Amino acid sequence: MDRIDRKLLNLMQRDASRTNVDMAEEVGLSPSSCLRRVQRLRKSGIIDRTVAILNPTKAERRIKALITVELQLHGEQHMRRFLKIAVAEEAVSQAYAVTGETDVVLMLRLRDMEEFDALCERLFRDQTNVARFFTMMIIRTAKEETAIWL
Amino acid sequence: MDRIDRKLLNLMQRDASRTNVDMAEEVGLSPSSCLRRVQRLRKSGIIDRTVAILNPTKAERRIKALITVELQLHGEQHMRRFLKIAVAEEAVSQAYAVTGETDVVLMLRLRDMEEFDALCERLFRDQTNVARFFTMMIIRTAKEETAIWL
DNA sequence: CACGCCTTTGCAATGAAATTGCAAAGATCT
DNA sequence: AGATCTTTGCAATTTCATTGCAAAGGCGTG
Repeated sequence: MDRIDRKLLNLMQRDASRTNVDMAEEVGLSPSSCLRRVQRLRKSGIIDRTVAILNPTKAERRIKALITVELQLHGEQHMRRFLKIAVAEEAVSQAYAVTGETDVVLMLRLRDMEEFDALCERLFRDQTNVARFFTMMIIRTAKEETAIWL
Repeated sequence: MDRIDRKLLNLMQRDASRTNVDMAEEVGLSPSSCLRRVQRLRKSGIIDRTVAILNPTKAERRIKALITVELQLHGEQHMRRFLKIAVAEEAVSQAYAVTGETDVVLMLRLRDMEEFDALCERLFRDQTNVARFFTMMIIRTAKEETAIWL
């Protein structure tokens, strides 16, 4: 993991659709050597995967919301049970167990408020062990970065 | 935007490293026809970009934290000023303006607590117009999904 | 229903890129 | 300095992306 590897990782985090030949030139290596580095980075697991990012405006699911959840019972098994339910929801794009007053934070991507209503119904019934939850509708997305710059 | 387009988008959101020939077979089209669809999806902007996702465990920046921020002054220009400062920080991976008690929510990716300390120093000085902020360290990431399934 | 118009498809040919063997160069450790 | 392991570049091969073109499909109109 040297300077060239980091350069490659940054390049690919910015744009993974570039050809190997193209990237090889940019980092100053021959295509074959460059390819072998990328393959090594993939196999080692540093590169987890490469994915297409859709423009959420042009897709459905324009509405984003954050929910903080306080559980009633705080044991590990209760936490796990709630997370399992939340994770299974397609509208839940991120789910975290956190420290503080709040126990769980969820990031939602919603088509409309009906979907939100239905989701709350499923997530926050009595059986789901939720004491309270607070919803924050996202007004503006100022930054949403998938990359970890090296 | 038909059934095949949606299929392609889902495929590419799962794994954008597959060859066109490979995907063409999966969706039941000839390579040329499949390629033209993908190109159209790119040009139309539905596919925003394709990126490599790193394994955060193997990268630096293992620590994640959420911060909710309450501003002192709530005008549009004050909001904009704070977001501009937050967005410029490399440790800030997501930044949102939200409804509710809280005004801004930030997602952080940190190397260590020194970086957190330094970041708070920069973000929450008097001049940044922050009334209060609450930090939630992320204990467990149960879900982190880049895709919007169609 | 027939016709014309526009879009999408598949085929085939071409050009570009990915992939691999191999020898040389470089790095590391003793 | 010598032995060993790794990385590199070159060249050959295979695979893939790309494009022209004609056929097929879809759609609205007369």
